[in-house]
Amino acid sequence: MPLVVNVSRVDLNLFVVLDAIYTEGGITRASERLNLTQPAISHALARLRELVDDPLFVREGHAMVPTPAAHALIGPVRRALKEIEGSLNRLKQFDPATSTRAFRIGMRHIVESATLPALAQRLRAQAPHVQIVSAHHDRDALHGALATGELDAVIDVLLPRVQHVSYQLLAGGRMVVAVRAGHPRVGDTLDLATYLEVEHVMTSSRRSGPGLEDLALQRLGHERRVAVRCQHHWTACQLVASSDLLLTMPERYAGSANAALGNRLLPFPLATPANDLYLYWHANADAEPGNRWLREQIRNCLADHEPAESA
DNA sequence: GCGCCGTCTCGGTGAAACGT
DNA sequence: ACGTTTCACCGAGACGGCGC
Repeated sequence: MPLVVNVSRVDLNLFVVLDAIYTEGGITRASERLNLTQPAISHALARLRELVDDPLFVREGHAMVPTPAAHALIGPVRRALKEIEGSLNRLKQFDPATSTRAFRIGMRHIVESATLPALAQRLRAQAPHVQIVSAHHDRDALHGALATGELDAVIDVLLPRVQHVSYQLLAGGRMVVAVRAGHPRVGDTLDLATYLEVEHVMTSSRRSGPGLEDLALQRLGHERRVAVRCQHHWTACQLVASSDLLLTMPERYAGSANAALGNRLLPFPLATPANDLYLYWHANADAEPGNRWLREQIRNCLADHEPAESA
């Protein structure tokens, strides 16, 4: 036997044979159990013997009696076989009521704050034992994170097409402008001229570069003045409440924070740039029951919490 | 890169030999 | 008599070489 066994060179069926001989106490009965001929089991035992450099079973009358090496192997072998069998069964079926699986969902903080509370509540209601992990994801490493199982799904805006990554539109999105109560320049409506005259706060995880609303303005030859750039919408909403800055943000995230701060929400004064949300997952997980269930819950949750059409 | 072909390896079978 | 091991053979799949 080599000093170090390379498992890639080992026929794992041999351990099924080991278990069958150990259980049945004979090669003939093991062959019947595995629906193979008796010589096939005998050959498999010979290969096992060569692998572990031990007879494993010695004949005593009409019985095959396990050696100490077989006794030492059978426990780990049975545990491993049971683990593999369990994993294969889990791939074929997913039971929310009993599953203890951890679901890892990639989302930006803004998506998390608007989506996770309701989503977690929905998931926990149907699957009380699952663990939900929300994690920041690198958009450039989307495929790797989904392919390796680091993430089960990702919720984000429209991203460049990636091979082997499936995606689906979750919810359409409009933009609104948050403005403080009593703003000296902005009344009940907001026209484009006023929008361009007043200074803005914008949120972005990047240090520079335009937002969706800037791209929409640029297409019409306009440019707004961004006085403050910050990373979190909550911070920006607080800035709006304590200054004359305007904040343009997706409607789906705008409600609760601005309401709590007393800010008003007005329609964005242009044909709204798309702020649609998409669900991403690896194509290999298309038919995987647990992943399908998760995607269904995310879709239903986003559909239930879509902002109502404004007049 | 792809398909075809020959060769090799491995695990299966049936039959016979062997051991208890 | 019964069960295990060994032998000869077969088929499937892997692999390498070759031509296109």
